[in-house]
Amino acid sequence: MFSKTCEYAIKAVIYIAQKSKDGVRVGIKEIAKGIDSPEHFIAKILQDLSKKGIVQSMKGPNGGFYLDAESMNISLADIVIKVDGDRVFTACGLGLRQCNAQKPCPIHDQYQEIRQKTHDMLRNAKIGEFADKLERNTLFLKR
Amino acid sequence: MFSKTCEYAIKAVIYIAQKSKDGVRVGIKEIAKGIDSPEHFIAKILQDLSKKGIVQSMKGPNGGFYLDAESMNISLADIVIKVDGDRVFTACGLGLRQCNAQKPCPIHDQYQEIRQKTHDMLRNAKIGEFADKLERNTLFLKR
DNA sequence: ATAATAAAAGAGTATTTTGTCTTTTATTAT
DNA sequence: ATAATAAAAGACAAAATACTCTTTTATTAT
Repeated sequence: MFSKTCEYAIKAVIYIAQKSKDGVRVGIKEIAKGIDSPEHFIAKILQDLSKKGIVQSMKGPNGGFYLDAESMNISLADIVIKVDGDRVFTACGLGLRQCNAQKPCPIHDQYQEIRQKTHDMLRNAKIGEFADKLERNTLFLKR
Repeated sequence: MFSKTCEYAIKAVIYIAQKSKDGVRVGIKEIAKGIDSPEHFIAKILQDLSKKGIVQSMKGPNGGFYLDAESMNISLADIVIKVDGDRVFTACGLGLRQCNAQKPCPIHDQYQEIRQKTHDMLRNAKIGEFADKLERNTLFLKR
């Protein structure tokens, strides 16, 4: 479904969101442990997300990653698009470059529905809502 | 969604199915052209599908790939499982090894539904039905 | 000012997936 | 029997993805 990069990205942003609600910035090492990802790899990913404005960061002591009010309202769809592009929401299930109602691939209609559902799910999933659930231990980011 | 290998596999089997209904065996070159895939790559894939009983083949002049009556009734789900495994139907959307109602990832519930829909779609999609549609030009395997 | 901290940047390695090329084996028609 | 045909097999190459390591830069507390 998603690339590993994107999986880590989603988990990291949710993890950071929870910490941000507590008002603290969080370092790479803690994030890596918190979401069970390779440390240097998630560092690279977060650098990228930071450039793209999905997360915020600050260097130096007491520095680390955090989310501002605006970032708290982004959806998982926003993250997916920044990392993997819109492929998941638009691409043909069998890899045809042109696949539409006029020239459909064998699974065109049904897969379109699945893509739609996927898109809806990710658009409606806002980062903020997960932070609470994570704190309450009703959702998990590793294992 | 699927690996390239799996995309080619699905397309090739449908292509062969259509030819088999016409009672002819079909060679690698024609298949590669018919589904717009690298010739040697689809050859490998079909060797594998042949071993696994999804397609049948015969060497020599007038040889080529074909589907027997039994193979005509397999579903796309059967092909996907033989090629990509059951990952698409079972794996966690965020790559957690253990993800269930007790310890759910952030998108557990919604993604489970999507997986279910995907599984249903592929289980109900029998090879035979596509052969007709392909002949009638109401579905396409390339471009 | 200086040392400590932590992200940013850059270069590199490993693994997996995708695709290519060559040789061998089986089958058929002559 | 022989030549032609076509899949099977094996080794290889390229590209993409996943991951690692080292150096630099910005910030803060002392």
